[in-house]
Amino acid sequence: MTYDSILTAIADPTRRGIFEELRTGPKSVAHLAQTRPVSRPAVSQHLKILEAAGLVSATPVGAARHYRAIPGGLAPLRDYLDEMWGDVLTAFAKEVSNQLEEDNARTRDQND
Amino acid sequence: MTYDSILTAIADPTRRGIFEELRTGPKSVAHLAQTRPVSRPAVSQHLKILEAAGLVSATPVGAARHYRAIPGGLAPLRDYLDEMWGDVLTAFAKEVSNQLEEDNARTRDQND
DNA sequence: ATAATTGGTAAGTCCTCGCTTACCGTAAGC
DNA sequence: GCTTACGGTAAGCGAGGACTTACCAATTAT
Repeated sequence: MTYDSILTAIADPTRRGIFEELRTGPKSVAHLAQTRPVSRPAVSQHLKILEAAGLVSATPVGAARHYRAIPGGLAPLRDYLDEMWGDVLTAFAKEVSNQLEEDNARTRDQND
Repeated sequence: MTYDSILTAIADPTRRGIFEELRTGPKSVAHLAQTRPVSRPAVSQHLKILEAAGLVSATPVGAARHYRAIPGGLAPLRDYLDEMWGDVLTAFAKEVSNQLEEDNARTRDQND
């Protein structure tokens, strides 16, 4: 839900790998564990965290569960990045204009 | 530089807090440590990681060093998120169209 | 009904990493 | 000169987290 749970969820390489593999379509837990150098319980634990972060969801298919990536699950993190990006840019712009003003004042004083 | 170094850099709450405080303008290490419940060396270590990730840069001002957020430092992570987002959406769309086709085939069979 | 497959949970281990204190170099001020 | 403030590095400690094996519930197949 919140952007920092998403952040910690995809910061781990194994977990990010699982999420990336889920990006192409639904996969079972067993399949995800086979293509990865970790045990099946480890994958299960990672999926639990990814699900809590709102990045994946599961649909029961018989005894199996198919996990899929949720479209727009990354939205909160994206919004956070955009906000940060904007703030940094405006602060930078203000700093530059202040610097120019300072330089102008200095050259004015020199000419006086 | 790479998106996963950025990811691990801002995944830590303390480090993200420092980066967020730097977003409004340059600050000294001492100032960053004062407004935070950690020691000055801890802040120094965090700044080193943030700098290695290309998120902040330092300019010497006498004995002090002023750290600032780099505009566009988040770009690699943003690009990665955009790519993931797109892939998830296209996979989802394809899945939906496949589902519709299947349903059509089923109702066709019923009517025959 | 029994056996086999799928997957989540529990308990425990190991190692990474965030923090501390201590120390050293460097620049400004008395 | 000497002292004081700023900041980076080293060494060591402790908590958290990513794994493992063992176990259990549920569904499918023989």
